[in-house]
Amino acid sequence: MLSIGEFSKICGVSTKTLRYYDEIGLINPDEINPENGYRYYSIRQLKNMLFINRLKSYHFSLEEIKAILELEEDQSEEKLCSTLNYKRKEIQETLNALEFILKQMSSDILNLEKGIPIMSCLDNIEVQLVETETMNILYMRQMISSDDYVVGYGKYFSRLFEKIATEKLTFLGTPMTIYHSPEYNPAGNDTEFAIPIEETVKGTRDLHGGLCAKSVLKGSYSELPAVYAKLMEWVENEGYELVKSPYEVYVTDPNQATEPKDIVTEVYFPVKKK
Amino acid sequence: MLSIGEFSKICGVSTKTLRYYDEIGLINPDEINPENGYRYYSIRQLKNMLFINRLKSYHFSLEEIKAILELEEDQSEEKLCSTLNYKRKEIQETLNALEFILKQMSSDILNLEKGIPIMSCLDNIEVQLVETETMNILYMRQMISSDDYVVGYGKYFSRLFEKIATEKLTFLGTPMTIYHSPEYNPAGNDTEFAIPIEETVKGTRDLHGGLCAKSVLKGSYSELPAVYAKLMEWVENEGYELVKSPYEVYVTDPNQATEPKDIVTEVYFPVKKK
DNA sequence: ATACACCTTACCCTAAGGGCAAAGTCAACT
DNA sequence: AGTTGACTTTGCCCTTAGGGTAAGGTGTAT
Repeated sequence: MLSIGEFSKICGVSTKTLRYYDEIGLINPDEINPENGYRYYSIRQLKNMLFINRLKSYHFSLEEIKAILELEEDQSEEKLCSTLNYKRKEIQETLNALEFILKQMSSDILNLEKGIPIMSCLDNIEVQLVETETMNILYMRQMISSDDYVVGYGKYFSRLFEKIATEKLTFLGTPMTIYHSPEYNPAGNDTEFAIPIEETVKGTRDLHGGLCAKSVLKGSYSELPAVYAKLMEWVENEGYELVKSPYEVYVTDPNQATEPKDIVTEVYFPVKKK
Repeated sequence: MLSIGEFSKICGVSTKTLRYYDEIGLINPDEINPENGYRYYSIRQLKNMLFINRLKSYHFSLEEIKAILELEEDQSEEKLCSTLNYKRKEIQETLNALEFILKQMSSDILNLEKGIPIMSCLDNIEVQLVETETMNILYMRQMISSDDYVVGYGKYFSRLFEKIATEKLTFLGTPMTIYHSPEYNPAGNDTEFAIPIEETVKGTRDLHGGLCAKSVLKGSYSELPAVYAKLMEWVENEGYELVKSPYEVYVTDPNQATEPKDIVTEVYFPVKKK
């Protein structure tokens, strides 16, 4: 049996951590002296602790690790395999995200060295005033979090397209989303997925036309906030005000685009003169 | 002026976050109605907020971002550039670390599919009982955290080598570290860097020989905990006990190794029969 | 017997907000 | 003018994975 200090030294885990793991039931010492409460770990538990550290290095949370340890025995292998595979996919995604931001950082640094400030990209966004016409749209309105946006895009638009197909409707434009939430909430925003169609059926409504400030984004959706900011700036500077929910029209299918540049998105801010 | 909800919607930042940023002074609303405390943000602040989000996406902490925003104006560009470069290096390192764990995960998954449990690598570690001889070592003893270990290795051993060179001493072996801490502490462990030399001068001492359990690791230092666990297991099973601080001998220079396999490390556990 | 190394629990702290509640305020609609 | 509902305010507790420190109990070597 090893005292907590000995066990700590061999495993490379602090005694504080070991006490915490005992508290949350991740790894309980094999023996506790009932008189003084001293913890004693068995040699067998060294392997266990190393396994926990391995899983921790794979970015599993302690809760996930506990779940893995508890499914031990009967079908543990299979379950562990699929869990590992899933986590590997997640890590691959964070890795891709890191590569993306590395590219963006490098581009920002290059610009800075040329004396171009980082947020100057805002100045290159063009805004125009347009008059839109009233459209009949087939819609679905949902609370959806920005994290699930990519999934939602696929899910809700494919449902709408399915309806169009089964009911033999005629679509008159590309998919769009209307943002109704009065403020941004990471947990979920009141989002309307819509496609303009010809027929007036159940599940359609009028999207009223009118004066709009409009901007066209050719690039990744991650640049949308900049477009929104630019539009808002324009609206204020020109003496207008936002009167209804802004909306985006997805002119191209992002799944078909090979380069970010090929993604075309129109952003509309319905406005009126102040 | 925009209310907090409007500002939130345009920027894609929750009102809760905006209030928090106000509290910590990261971005304060341009105007606060003194009667009711309502926050109002200017259009100008949109760009600011987007900049903050950009820096956040680069994994800067809010504290770091605040520092960046405060150095604004005079030499901001230069400072920002170097800060970004430093952060880029950090991100590159996390990316490399992720690639490493992806490889390890894949290997673990492959093994699992073959029915080989993940921690079975422990079983392949061999332990032998040896009798070491007393050595005269030139040493430096330091509290050093495991994070700084790579740096420490370079720093302290190069100091020892420097001393050997300037005082024209004769070294009799490769570098080694002796771990004196009774337990593992991430903040710092009592670590002795040493090199065996022939001459007895100031700064040398005897490392007493004796019975040792010994294991040789050919691979990355990240596998050391497994070696420690195996050694401990062996020591207990064979009826020995650890009587002094364990130590590692770095047979090869890790900077010269191209592959992890080329790194050879001997681990010694001084023991005696119970 | 004493010193000191080791162990225990208990309490507070971290970063970046999320969730919820109670209460105040604003704008729009009767 | 009054009411409703939408919007805002502050305040408090919660999250992960432990770190730091204190006060007090215990083990072992000298």
